[in-house]
Amino acid sequence: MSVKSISKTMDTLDYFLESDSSKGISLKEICDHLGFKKSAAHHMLATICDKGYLYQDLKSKKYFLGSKLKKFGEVIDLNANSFINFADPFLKKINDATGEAVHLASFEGTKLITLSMLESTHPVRVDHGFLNKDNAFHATASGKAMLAYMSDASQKKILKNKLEKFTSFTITNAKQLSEELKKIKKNGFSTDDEEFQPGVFCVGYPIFDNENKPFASISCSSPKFKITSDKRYLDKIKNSVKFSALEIGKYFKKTRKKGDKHAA
Amino acid sequence: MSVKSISKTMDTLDYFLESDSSKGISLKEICDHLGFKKSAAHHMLATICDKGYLYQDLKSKKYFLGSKLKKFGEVIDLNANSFINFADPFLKKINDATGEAVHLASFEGTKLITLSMLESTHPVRVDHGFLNKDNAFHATASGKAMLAYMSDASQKKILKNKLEKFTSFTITNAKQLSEELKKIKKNGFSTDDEEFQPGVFCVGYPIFDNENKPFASISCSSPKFKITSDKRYLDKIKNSVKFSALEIGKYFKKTRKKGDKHAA
DNA sequence: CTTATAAGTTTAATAATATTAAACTATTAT
DNA sequence: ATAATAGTTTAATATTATTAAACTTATAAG
Repeated sequence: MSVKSISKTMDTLDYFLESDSSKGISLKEICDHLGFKKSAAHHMLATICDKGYLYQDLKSKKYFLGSKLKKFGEVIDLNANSFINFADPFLKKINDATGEAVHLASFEGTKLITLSMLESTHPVRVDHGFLNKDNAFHATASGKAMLAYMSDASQKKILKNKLEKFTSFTITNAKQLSEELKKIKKNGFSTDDEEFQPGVFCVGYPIFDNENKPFASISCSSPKFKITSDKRYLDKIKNSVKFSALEIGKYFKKTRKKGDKHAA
Repeated sequence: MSVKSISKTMDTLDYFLESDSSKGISLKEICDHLGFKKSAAHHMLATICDKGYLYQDLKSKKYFLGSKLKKFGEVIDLNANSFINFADPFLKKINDATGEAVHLASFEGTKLITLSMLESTHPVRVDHGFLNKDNAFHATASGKAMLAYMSDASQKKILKNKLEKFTSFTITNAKQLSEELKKIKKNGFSTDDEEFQPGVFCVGYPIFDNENKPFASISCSSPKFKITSDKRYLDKIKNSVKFSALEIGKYFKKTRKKGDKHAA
Protein backbone atom coordinates (compact mmCIF):
# COMPACT_ATOMS: atom_id res chain seq x y z
CA MET A 1 0.00 0.00 0.00
CA SER A 2 2.75 2.44 0.83
CA VAL A 3 6.33 2.74 -0.36
CA LYS A 4 8.52 1.89 2.58
CA SER A 5 11.67 3.77 1.68
CA ILE A 6 9.66 6.93 1.07
CA SER A 7 7.90 6.46 4.35
CA LYS A 8 11.22 6.10 6.16
CA THR A 9 12.61 9.14 4.42
CA MET A 10 9.76 11.29 5.61
CA ASP A 11 9.92 9.91 9.13
CA THR A 12 13.54 11.01 9.06
CA LEU A 13 12.70 14.51 7.87
CA ASP A 14 9.97 14.67 10.51
CA TYR A 15 12.57 13.83 13.11
CA PHE A 16 14.59 16.86 12.06
CA LEU A 17 11.47 18.93 12.61
CA GLU A 18 10.60 17.52 16.04
CA SER A 19 14.05 17.57 17.54
CA ASP A 20 16.39 20.52 17.64
CA SER A 21 18.42 19.90 14.52
CA SER A 22 20.24 23.23 14.51
CA LYS A 23 23.43 21.57 15.70
CA GLY A 24 23.05 18.64 13.33
CA ILE A 25 21.92 15.06 13.84
CA SER A 26 24.22 12.06 13.55
CA LEU A 27 23.58 8.88 11.61
CA LYS A 28 23.59 6.94 14.87
CA GLU A 29 21.01 9.18 16.47
CA ILE A 30 18.70 8.78 13.47
CA CYS A 31 19.12 4.99 13.56
CA ASP A 32 18.55 4.80 17.31
CA HIS A 33 15.45 6.93 17.25
CA LEU A 34 13.81 5.45 14.19
CA GLY A 35 15.07 1.88 14.42
CA PHE A 36 17.02 1.83 11.16
CA LYS A 37 20.10 -0.21 10.32
CA LYS A 38 22.99 2.17 9.86
CA SER A 39 23.86 0.91 6.41
CA ALA A 40 20.35 1.33 5.03
CA ALA A 41 20.05 4.71 6.72
CA HIS A 42 23.32 5.78 5.17
CA HIS A 43 22.06 4.96 1.67
CA MET A 44 18.86 6.82 2.39
CA LEU A 45 20.62 9.87 3.78
CA ALA A 46 23.07 9.98 0.87
CA THR A 47 20.12 10.16 -1.51
CA ILE A 48 18.34 12.83 0.49
CA CYS A 49 21.54 14.89 0.63
CA ASP A 50 22.10 14.44 -3.08
CA LYS A 51 18.73 16.05 -3.66
CA GLY A 52 19.55 18.94 -1.34
CA TYR A 53 16.85 18.24 1.25
CA LEU A 54 19.50 17.57 3.86
CA TYR A 55 23.21 18.08 3.86
CA GLN A 56 26.07 16.58 5.78
CA ASP A 57 28.68 18.70 7.45
CA LEU A 58 32.11 17.81 6.06
CA LYS A 59 33.82 17.71 9.40
CA SER A 60 31.32 16.56 12.04
CA LYS A 61 29.50 14.23 9.61
CA LYS A 62 26.25 15.40 11.12
CA TYR A 63 23.18 16.05 9.03
CA PHE A 64 21.35 19.37 8.70
CA LEU A 65 18.16 20.54 7.04
CA GLY A 66 18.97 21.73 3.51
CA SER A 67 18.09 25.23 2.39
CA LYS A 68 15.91 23.83 -0.37
CA LEU A 69 13.28 22.97 2.20
CA LYS A 70 13.03 26.65 2.98
CA LYS A 71 11.70 27.33 -0.49
CA PHE A 72 8.60 25.23 0.17
CA GLY A 73 7.67 27.52 3.01
CA GLU A 74 7.93 30.50 0.72
CA VAL A 75 5.67 28.97 -1.93
CA ILE A 76 3.07 27.74 0.55
CA ASP A 77 3.06 31.09 2.30
CA LEU A 78 1.82 32.69 -0.87
CA ASN A 79 -1.21 30.41 -0.90
CA ALA A 80 -2.41 30.08 2.64
CA ASN A 81 -0.79 32.75 4.74
CA SER A 82 -3.05 35.57 3.68
CA PHE A 83 -6.05 33.64 5.00
CA ILE A 84 -4.33 32.80 8.26
CA ASN A 85 -3.21 36.37 8.71
CA PHE A 86 -6.70 37.60 8.00
CA ALA A 87 -8.15 35.21 10.55
CA ASP A 88 -5.63 35.91 13.28
CA PRO A 89 -7.14 39.01 14.92
CA PHE A 90 -10.52 37.28 15.10
CA LEU A 91 -8.98 34.30 16.86
CA LYS A 92 -7.36 36.72 19.26
CA LYS A 93 -10.76 38.20 19.94
CA ILE A 94 -12.08 34.86 21.18
CA ASN A 95 -8.92 34.30 23.18
CA ASP A 96 -9.27 37.73 24.79
CA ALA A 97 -12.93 37.24 25.60
CA THR A 98 -12.69 33.74 27.03
CA GLY A 99 -9.04 33.16 27.86
CA GLU A 100 -9.42 29.69 26.39
CA ALA A 101 -7.43 27.90 23.67
CA VAL A 102 -8.54 28.74 20.15
CA HIS A 103 -7.84 26.71 17.00
CA LEU A 104 -8.17 27.54 13.35
CA ALA A 105 -8.53 24.28 11.45
CA SER A 106 -8.85 23.21 7.86
CA PHE A 107 -8.26 20.00 5.97
CA GLU A 108 -5.92 18.62 3.35
CA GLY A 109 -7.55 15.74 1.57
CA THR A 110 -8.90 13.59 4.38
CA LYS A 111 -6.56 15.03 7.02
CA LEU A 112 -7.71 17.48 9.63
CA ILE A 113 -5.03 20.12 10.07
CA THR A 114 -4.42 23.05 12.38
CA LEU A 115 -3.63 26.26 10.57
CA SER A 116 -3.08 28.38 13.63
CA MET A 117 -3.74 28.35 17.36
CA LEU A 118 -3.70 30.44 20.50
CA GLU A 119 -3.05 28.92 23.89
CA SER A 120 -5.21 29.34 26.93
CA THR A 121 -4.27 32.14 29.30
CA HIS A 122 -5.87 30.41 32.27
CA PRO A 123 -3.84 28.48 34.84
CA VAL A 124 -5.89 25.36 34.09
CA ARG A 125 -5.25 24.88 30.42
CA VAL A 126 -6.45 22.67 27.69
CA ASP A 127 -4.35 22.01 24.66
CA HIS A 128 -4.37 19.50 21.87
CA GLY A 129 -1.70 21.47 20.02
CA PHE A 130 -1.13 21.35 16.30
CA LEU A 131 -3.09 18.55 14.74
CA ASN A 132 -2.30 16.93 11.42
CA LYS A 133 -4.33 13.80 11.48
CA ASP A 134 -6.43 11.40 9.53
CA ASN A 135 -9.44 10.04 11.34
CA ALA A 136 -10.08 12.85 13.82
CA PHE A 137 -12.95 14.61 12.05
CA HIS A 138 -15.62 12.68 13.94
CA ALA A 139 -14.18 13.42 17.37
CA THR A 140 -13.46 17.14 17.28
CA ALA A 141 -15.61 20.25 17.19
CA SER A 142 -13.45 21.65 14.37
CA GLY A 143 -13.80 18.50 12.34
CA LYS A 144 -17.52 18.02 12.88
CA ALA A 145 -18.26 21.65 12.04
CA MET A 146 -16.74 21.16 8.58
CA LEU A 147 -17.97 17.63 8.10
CA ALA A 148 -21.59 18.59 8.73
CA TYR A 149 -21.66 20.96 5.77
CA MET A 150 -19.72 18.84 3.27
CA SER A 151 -21.19 16.92 0.36
CA ASP A 152 -22.15 13.31 1.02
CA ALA A 153 -19.31 12.17 -1.24
CA SER A 154 -16.71 14.14 0.74
CA GLN A 155 -18.14 12.95 4.05
CA LYS A 156 -17.95 9.37 2.86
CA LYS A 157 -14.33 9.67 1.78
CA ILE A 158 -13.27 11.20 5.06
CA LEU A 159 -15.18 8.66 7.12
CA LYS A 160 -14.29 5.59 5.08
CA ASN A 161 -12.04 4.24 7.84
CA LYS A 162 -13.28 2.91 11.16
CA LEU A 163 -14.13 5.74 13.55
CA GLU A 164 -11.36 5.74 16.13
CA LYS A 165 -12.38 5.78 19.80
CA PHE A 166 -10.35 8.43 21.65
CA THR A 167 -12.44 8.53 24.84
CA SER A 168 -15.51 6.75 26.15
CA PHE A 169 -17.58 9.59 24.70
CA THR A 170 -16.24 9.43 21.13
CA ILE A 171 -18.99 8.74 18.62
CA THR A 172 -17.91 5.60 16.80
CA ASN A 173 -21.24 4.61 15.32
CA ALA A 174 -21.91 5.85 11.77
CA LYS A 175 -25.67 6.19 12.29
CA GLN A 176 -25.16 8.12 15.51
CA LEU A 177 -22.60 10.39 13.85
CA SER A 178 -24.99 11.08 11.02
CA GLU A 179 -27.62 12.21 13.54
CA GLU A 180 -25.02 14.40 15.25
CA LEU A 181 -24.12 16.08 11.95
CA LYS A 182 -27.79 16.81 11.25
CA LYS A 183 -28.06 18.40 14.66
CA ILE A 184 -25.02 20.54 13.92
CA LYS A 185 -26.58 21.85 10.71
CA LYS A 186 -29.72 22.68 12.66
CA ASN A 187 -27.88 24.48 15.45
CA GLY A 188 -25.20 26.06 13.27
CA PHE A 189 -22.39 25.05 15.60
CA SER A 190 -20.69 21.86 16.71
CA THR A 191 -19.56 20.63 20.11
CA ASP A 192 -17.03 18.14 21.34
CA ASP A 193 -18.14 16.90 24.75
CA GLU A 194 -15.02 15.04 25.94
CA GLU A 195 -15.04 13.09 22.68
CA PHE A 196 -11.38 13.67 21.87
CA GLN A 197 -9.75 14.39 25.21
CA PRO A 198 -11.23 13.61 28.65
CA GLY A 199 -12.31 16.70 30.53
CA VAL A 200 -12.25 18.94 27.46
CA PHE A 201 -15.32 20.59 25.98
CA CYS A 202 -15.07 22.40 22.63
CA VAL A 203 -17.34 24.59 20.55
CA GLY A 204 -16.80 24.77 16.79
CA TYR A 205 -18.14 26.91 13.96
CA PRO A 206 -17.59 26.39 10.24
CA ILE A 207 -16.14 28.99 7.89
CA PHE A 208 -17.46 28.95 4.33
CA ASP A 209 -15.61 29.87 1.17
CA ASN A 210 -16.83 31.75 -1.90
CA GLU A 211 -18.64 28.62 -3.10
CA ASN A 212 -20.32 28.14 0.27
CA LYS A 213 -18.30 25.02 0.95
CA PRO A 214 -16.88 24.54 4.44
CA PHE A 215 -13.27 25.56 3.99
CA ALA A 216 -12.13 25.90 7.58
CA SER A 217 -13.45 26.08 11.11
CA ILE A 218 -12.62 27.60 14.44
CA SER A 219 -12.98 25.99 17.81
CA CYS A 220 -12.62 27.07 21.41
CA SER A 221 -11.56 24.46 23.97
CA SER A 222 -12.34 24.77 27.63
CA PRO A 223 -12.19 22.51 30.67
CA LYS A 224 -15.50 20.66 30.98
CA PHE A 225 -16.12 21.62 34.61
CA LYS A 226 -16.34 25.29 33.69
CA ILE A 227 -19.14 24.54 31.25
CA THR A 228 -21.12 22.47 33.74
CA SER A 229 -20.63 24.81 36.69
CA ASP A 230 -21.61 27.98 34.85
CA LYS A 231 -24.46 27.78 32.37
CA ARG A 232 -23.70 31.22 30.95
CA TYR A 233 -20.07 30.40 30.19
CA LEU A 234 -21.03 28.19 27.25
CA ASP A 235 -23.18 30.94 25.76
CA LYS A 236 -20.33 33.38 26.10
CA ILE A 237 -18.01 31.05 24.18
CA LYS A 238 -20.61 30.26 21.54
CA ASN A 239 -21.31 33.91 20.84
CA SER A 240 -17.66 34.79 20.63
CA VAL A 241 -16.81 31.90 18.32
CA LYS A 242 -19.81 32.54 16.10
CA PHE A 243 -18.96 36.20 15.69
CA SER A 244 -15.38 35.46 14.67
CA ALA A 245 -16.37 32.64 12.33
CA LEU A 246 -18.71 34.94 10.45
CA GLU A 247 -16.09 37.69 10.28
CA ILE A 248 -13.40 35.32 8.98
CA GLY A 249 -15.86 34.06 6.38
CA LYS A 250 -15.91 37.55 4.88
CA TYR A 251 -12.35 36.91 3.69
CA PHE A 252 -13.72 35.07 0.69
CA LYS A 253 -16.38 37.61 -0.11
CA LYS A 254 -13.76 40.34 -0.10
CA THR A 255 -10.77 38.86 -1.84
CA ARG A 256 -11.97 36.02 -4.03
CA LYS A 257 -14.19 35.98 -7.07
CA LYS A 258 -16.59 33.10 -7.39
CA GLY A 259 -14.88 30.23 -9.20
CA ASP A 260 -11.40 31.12 -7.97
CA LYS A 261 -9.58 28.18 -6.52
CA HIS A 262 -8.00 28.48 -3.13
CA ALA A 263 -5.59 26.20 -1.33
CA ALA A 264 -5.12 25.69 2.36
CA MET B 1 24.54 4.32 -4.74
CA SER B 2 21.27 6.13 -4.35
CA VAL B 3 17.79 4.98 -3.44
CA LYS B 4 15.66 5.35 -6.53
CA SER B 5 12.23 5.74 -4.98
CA ILE B 6 13.52 8.47 -2.70
CA SER B 7 15.13 10.18 -5.63
CA LYS B 8 11.88 10.09 -7.58
CA THR B 9 9.96 11.38 -4.59
CA MET B 10 12.18 14.40 -4.32
CA ASP B 11 12.11 15.06 -8.03
CA THR B 12 8.36 15.12 -7.63
CA LEU B 13 8.46 17.58 -4.76
CA ASP B 14 10.91 19.68 -6.76
CA TYR B 15 8.41 19.77 -9.57
CA PHE B 16 5.84 21.28 -7.22
CA LEU B 17 8.39 23.96 -6.45
CA GLU B 18 9.34 24.76 -10.04
CA SER B 19 5.87 24.82 -11.52
CA ASP B 20 2.93 26.78 -10.22
CA SER B 21 1.30 24.21 -8.00
CA SER B 22 -1.20 26.55 -6.37
CA LYS B 23 -4.03 25.10 -8.45
CA GLY B 24 -2.85 21.56 -7.91
CA ILE B 25 -1.03 19.09 -10.14
CA SER B 26 -2.59 15.95 -11.57
CA LEU B 27 -1.14 12.47 -11.53
CA LYS B 28 -0.93 12.55 -15.31
CA GLU B 29 1.01 15.81 -15.35
CA ILE B 30 3.52 14.43 -12.87
CA CYS B 31 3.94 11.27 -14.94
CA ASP B 32 4.30 13.16 -18.21
CA HIS B 33 6.86 15.59 -16.85
CA LEU B 34 8.98 13.14 -14.91
CA GLY B 35 8.52 10.03 -17.06
CA PHE B 36 6.82 7.88 -14.41
CA LYS B 37 4.32 5.11 -14.93
CA LYS B 38 1.00 6.19 -13.48
CA SER B 39 0.65 3.16 -11.28
CA ALA B 40 4.05 3.55 -9.65
CA ALA B 41 3.51 7.27 -9.31
CA HIS B 42 0.20 6.64 -7.64
CA HIS B 43 1.83 4.42 -5.00
CA MET B 44 4.49 7.02 -4.45
CA LEU B 45 2.03 9.89 -4.15
CA ALA B 46 -0.20 7.93 -1.77
CA THR B 47 2.77 7.48 0.53
CA ILE B 48 3.80 11.13 0.32
CA CYS B 49 0.23 12.20 1.07
CA ASP B 50 0.01 9.78 3.97
CA LYS B 51 2.98 11.55 5.51
CA GLY B 52 1.42 14.96 4.97
CA TYR B 53 4.02 16.33 2.57
CA LEU B 54 1.42 16.56 -0.17
CA TYR B 55 -2.32 16.16 -0.12
CA GLN B 56 -4.89 15.26 -2.71
CA ASP B 57 -8.00 17.31 -3.20
CA LEU B 58 -11.03 15.09 -2.68
CA LYS B 59 -12.92 16.36 -5.70
CA SER B 60 -10.40 17.32 -8.39
CA LYS B 61 -7.96 14.55 -7.43
CA LYS B 62 -5.13 17.01 -7.91
CA TYR B 63 -2.15 17.14 -5.60
CA PHE B 64 -1.07 20.13 -3.48
CA LEU B 65 1.88 20.93 -1.25
CA GLY B 66 1.05 19.91 2.32
CA SER B 67 1.20 22.41 5.14
CA LYS B 68 3.81 20.30 6.89
CA LEU B 69 6.42 21.51 4.41
CA LYS B 70 5.79 25.02 5.65
CA LYS B 71 7.15 24.09 9.04
CA PHE B 72 10.60 23.37 7.62
CA GLY B 73 10.81 26.93 6.41
CA GLU B 74 10.04 28.18 9.89
CA VAL B 75 12.76 26.04 11.51
CA ILE B 76 15.40 26.86 8.92
CA ASP B 77 14.56 30.53 9.13
CA LEU B 78 15.61 30.53 12.75
CA ASN B 79 19.06 29.30 11.79
CA ALA B 80 20.06 31.13 8.65
CA ASN B 81 17.75 34.06 8.16
CA SER B 82 19.42 36.34 10.62
CA PHE B 83 22.68 36.07 8.69
CA ILE B 84 20.99 36.66 5.36
CA ASN B 85 19.09 39.62 6.73
CA PHE B 86 22.26 41.04 8.19
CA ALA B 87 24.05 40.68 4.85
CA ASP B 88 21.27 42.09 2.73
CA PRO B 89 21.95 45.85 2.99
CA PHE B 90 25.62 45.24 2.15
CA LEU B 91 24.68 43.32 -0.96
CA LYS B 92 22.41 46.19 -1.88
CA LYS B 93 25.35 48.53 -1.51
CA ILE B 94 27.30 46.67 -4.21
CA ASN B 95 24.24 46.52 -6.38
CA ASP B 96 23.71 50.27 -6.00
CA ALA B 97 27.34 51.10 -6.72
CA THR B 98 27.79 48.86 -9.76
CA GLY B 99 24.32 48.00 -10.98
CA GLU B 100 25.55 44.45 -11.47
CA ALA B 101 24.19 41.14 -10.18
CA VAL B 102 25.30 40.29 -6.65
CA HIS B 103 25.23 36.84 -5.03
CA LEU B 104 25.59 35.74 -1.43
CA ALA B 105 26.79 32.14 -1.48
CA SER B 106 27.54 29.48 1.09
CA PHE B 107 27.78 25.71 1.04
CA GLU B 108 25.96 22.72 2.41
CA GLY B 109 28.29 19.77 2.55
CA THR B 110 29.92 19.73 -0.87
CA LYS B 111 27.18 21.76 -2.52
CA LEU B 112 27.60 25.39 -3.42
CA ILE B 113 24.37 27.21 -2.62
CA THR B 114 23.00 30.68 -3.15
CA LEU B 115 21.62 32.26 0.00
CA SER B 116 20.44 35.45 -1.58
CA MET B 117 20.87 37.48 -4.77
CA LEU B 118 20.18 40.81 -6.40
CA GLU B 119 19.68 41.13 -10.13
CA SER B 120 21.52 43.49 -12.38
CA THR B 121 19.84 46.80 -13.04
CA HIS B 122 21.60 47.25 -16.40
CA PRO B 123 19.90 46.50 -19.70
CA VAL B 124 22.67 44.01 -20.54
CA ARG B 125 22.35 41.58 -17.66
CA VAL B 126 24.16 38.60 -16.36
CA ASP B 127 22.45 36.06 -14.19
CA HIS B 128 23.17 32.56 -13.07
CA GLY B 129 20.24 32.67 -10.68
CA PHE B 130 19.94 30.55 -7.59
CA LEU B 131 22.57 27.88 -7.55
CA ASN B 132 22.36 24.65 -5.59
CA LYS B 133 25.02 22.53 -7.12
CA ASP B 134 27.72 20.01 -6.55
CA ASN B 135 30.82 20.47 -8.61
CA ALA B 136 30.68 24.20 -9.26
CA PHE B 137 33.19 25.39 -6.65
CA HIS B 138 36.11 25.33 -9.08
CA ALA B 139 34.34 27.38 -11.73
CA THR B 140 32.82 30.25 -9.79
CA ALA B 141 34.22 33.28 -8.00
CA SER B 142 31.98 32.53 -5.01
CA GLY B 143 33.15 28.95 -4.86
CA LYS B 144 36.83 29.65 -5.31
CA ALA B 145 36.81 32.41 -2.69
CA MET B 146 35.64 29.91 -0.07
CA LEU B 147 37.64 26.99 -1.39
CA ALA B 148 40.91 28.90 -1.20
CA TYR B 149 40.62 29.37 2.56
CA MET B 150 39.36 25.91 3.47
CA SER B 151 41.37 23.14 5.09
CA ASP B 152 43.06 20.69 2.74
CA ALA B 153 40.69 17.98 3.91
CA SER B 154 37.63 20.03 3.05
CA GLN B 155 39.08 21.06 -0.30
CA LYS B 156 39.75 17.46 -1.13
CA LYS B 157 36.22 16.35 -0.28
CA ILE B 158 34.67 19.05 -2.38
CA LEU B 159 36.96 18.42 -5.32
CA LYS B 160 36.89 14.63 -5.19
CA ASN B 161 34.85 14.41 -8.39
CA LYS B 162 36.18 15.27 -11.84
CA LEU B 163 36.23 19.04 -12.39
CA GLU B 164 33.38 19.74 -14.76
CA LYS B 165 34.14 21.87 -17.83
CA PHE B 166 31.47 24.56 -18.21
CA THR B 167 33.27 26.74 -20.76
CA SER B 168 36.59 26.62 -22.59
CA PHE B 169 38.06 28.68 -19.76
CA THR B 170 37.00 26.44 -16.87
CA ILE B 171 39.97 25.20 -14.89
CA THR B 172 39.72 21.42 -15.01
CA ASN B 173 43.27 20.58 -14.02
CA ALA B 174 43.87 19.94 -10.31
CA LYS B 175 47.40 21.30 -10.33
CA GLN B 176 46.31 24.46 -12.14
CA LEU B 177 43.39 24.93 -9.72
CA SER B 178 45.75 24.56 -6.78
CA GLU B 179 47.91 27.37 -8.20
CA GLU B 180 44.80 29.49 -8.72
CA LEU B 181 43.73 29.00 -5.09
CA LYS B 182 47.18 30.06 -3.89
CA LYS B 183 46.89 33.19 -5.99
CA ILE B 184 43.50 33.91 -4.45
CA LYS B 185 44.91 33.71 -0.92
CA LYS B 186 47.68 36.09 -1.97
CA ASN B 187 45.32 38.61 -3.57
CA GLY B 188 42.50 38.21 -1.05
CA PHE B 189 39.86 37.94 -3.74
CA SER B 190 38.83 35.50 -6.45
CA THR B 191 37.81 35.95 -10.06
CA ASP B 192 35.81 33.94 -12.56
CA ASP B 193 36.96 34.89 -16.03
CA GLU B 194 34.29 33.27 -18.22
CA GLU B 195 34.90 30.01 -16.40
CA PHE B 196 31.27 29.26 -15.64
CA GLN B 197 29.34 31.20 -18.25
CA PRO B 198 30.74 32.63 -21.50
CA GLY B 199 31.00 36.39 -21.48
CA VAL B 200 30.63 36.69 -17.70
CA PHE B 201 33.34 37.97 -15.38
CA CYS B 202 32.90 37.73 -11.61
CA VAL B 203 34.75 38.98 -8.57
CA GLY B 204 34.42 37.09 -5.28
CA TYR B 205 35.40 37.73 -1.66
CA PRO B 206 35.20 35.28 1.23
CA ILE B 207 33.36 35.91 4.49
CA PHE B 208 34.86 34.36 7.60
CA ASP B 209 33.06 33.10 10.68
CA ASN B 210 34.02 33.36 14.34
CA GLU B 211 36.53 30.53 13.88
CA ASN B 212 38.06 32.23 10.84
CA LYS B 213 36.75 29.54 8.55
CA PRO B 214 35.27 30.61 5.21
CA PHE B 215 31.56 30.44 5.90
CA ALA B 216 30.16 32.30 2.92
CA SER B 217 31.19 34.56 0.06
CA ILE B 218 29.85 37.33 -2.08
CA SER B 219 30.34 37.79 -5.77
CA CYS B 220 29.57 40.43 -8.32
CA SER B 221 28.96 39.34 -11.94
CA SER B 222 29.43 41.65 -14.88
CA PRO B 223 29.59 41.29 -18.67
CA LYS B 224 33.20 40.63 -19.64
CA PHE B 225 33.38 43.43 -22.22
CA LYS B 226 32.83 46.05 -19.55
CA ILE B 227 35.87 44.81 -17.67
CA THR B 228 38.10 44.78 -20.73
CA SER B 229 36.91 48.12 -22.12
CA ASP B 230 37.27 50.05 -18.86
CA LYS B 231 40.26 49.25 -16.65
CA ARG B 232 38.87 51.21 -13.70
CA TYR B 233 35.54 49.34 -13.70
CA LEU B 234 37.13 46.22 -12.25
CA ASP B 235 38.72 48.21 -9.43
CA LYS B 236 35.38 49.81 -8.65
CA ILE B 237 33.75 46.37 -8.35
CA LYS B 238 36.61 44.93 -6.31
CA ASN B 239 36.52 47.77 -3.80
CA SER B 240 32.78 47.58 -3.42
CA VAL B 241 32.74 43.82 -2.95
CA LYS B 242 35.66 43.87 -0.52
CA PHE B 243 34.04 46.52 1.65
CA SER B 244 30.78 44.59 1.91
CA ALA B 245 32.53 41.26 2.54
CA LEU B 246 34.39 42.74 5.49
CA GLU B 247 31.25 44.34 6.87
CA ILE B 248 29.23 41.13 6.59
CA GLY B 249 32.07 39.30 8.35
CA LYS B 250 31.42 41.44 11.41
CA TYR B 251 28.16 39.52 11.88
CA PHE B 252 30.10 36.76 13.59
CA LYS B 253 32.14 39.04 15.78
CA LYS B 254 28.97 40.72 16.96
CA THR B 255 26.49 37.95 17.49
CA ARG B 256 28.46 34.76 18.03
CA LYS B 257 30.77 33.65 20.74
CA LYS B 258 33.76 31.62 19.71
CA GLY B 259 32.84 27.94 19.70
CA ASP B 260 29.19 28.54 18.87
CA LYS B 261 28.01 26.43 15.99
CA HIS B 262 26.22 28.08 13.13
CA ALA B 263 24.25 26.56 10.29
CA ALA B 264 23.68 27.97 6.83
C1' DC C 1 -29.45 9.62 -22.30
C1' DT C 2 -26.01 6.50 -23.93
C1' DT C 3 -21.56 5.68 -25.28
C1' DA C 4 -16.79 6.83 -25.55
C1' DT C 5 -12.77 8.65 -23.71
C1' DA C 6 -9.67 9.88 -20.34
C1' DA C 7 -7.96 9.92 -15.70
C1' DG C 8 -7.38 7.70 -11.55
C1' DT C 9 -7.12 3.39 -8.69
C1' DT C 10 -6.29 -1.41 -7.52
C1' DT C 11 -4.27 -5.85 -8.15
C1' DA C 12 -0.98 -9.65 -8.30
C1' DA C 13 3.22 -11.47 -10.84
C1' DT C 14 7.78 -10.40 -11.57
C1' DA C 15 11.75 -7.73 -12.24
C1' DA C 16 14.41 -4.76 -9.79
C1' DT C 17 15.76 -2.66 -5.69
C1' DA C 18 16.65 -1.78 -0.95
C1' DT C 19 18.40 -4.24 2.89
C1' DT C 20 21.53 -6.82 5.36
C1' DA C 21 25.71 -8.30 7.55
C1' DA C 22 30.27 -8.04 7.34
C1' DA C 23 34.49 -5.87 6.15
C1' DC C 24 36.65 -1.61 6.03
C1' DT C 25 38.00 3.24 7.15
C1' DA C 26 38.33 7.14 9.90
C1' DT C 27 37.90 9.48 13.98
C1' DT C 28 37.91 10.02 18.92
C1' DA C 29 38.95 8.56 23.58
C1' DT C 30 41.65 6.06 26.86
C1' DA D 1 49.44 3.26 21.06
C1' DT D 2 45.44 0.80 21.35
C1' DA D 3 40.62 0.34 21.75
C1' DA D 4 36.29 1.77 20.79
C1' DT D 5 32.98 4.15 18.33
C1' DA D 6 30.95 6.13 14.23
C1' DG D 7 30.66 6.27 9.50
C1' DT D 8 31.22 4.14 4.80
C1' DT D 9 31.37 0.62 1.22
C1' DT D 10 30.41 -3.81 -0.69
C1' DA D 11 28.05 -7.73 -2.74
C1' DA D 12 24.45 -11.45 -1.87
C1' DT D 13 19.83 -11.97 -0.96
C1' DA D 14 15.27 -11.18 0.55
C1' DT D 15 12.08 -7.87 0.08
C1' DT D 16 9.95 -4.33 -2.34
C1' DA D 17 8.67 -1.35 -5.96
C1' DT D 18 7.27 -1.73 -10.65
C1' DT D 19 4.66 -3.22 -14.34
C1' DA D 20 0.78 -4.19 -17.22
C1' DA D 21 -3.73 -5.11 -17.18
C1' DA D 22 -8.20 -4.90 -15.22
C1' DC D 23 -11.22 -1.94 -13.00
C1' DT D 24 -13.58 2.38 -11.49
C1' DT D 25 -14.94 6.85 -11.80
C1' DA D 26 -15.59 11.19 -14.02
C1' DT D 27 -16.02 13.93 -17.93
C1' DA D 28 -17.10 14.79 -22.87
C1' DA D 29 -19.33 13.71 -27.15
C1' DG D 30 -22.74 11.96 -29.95
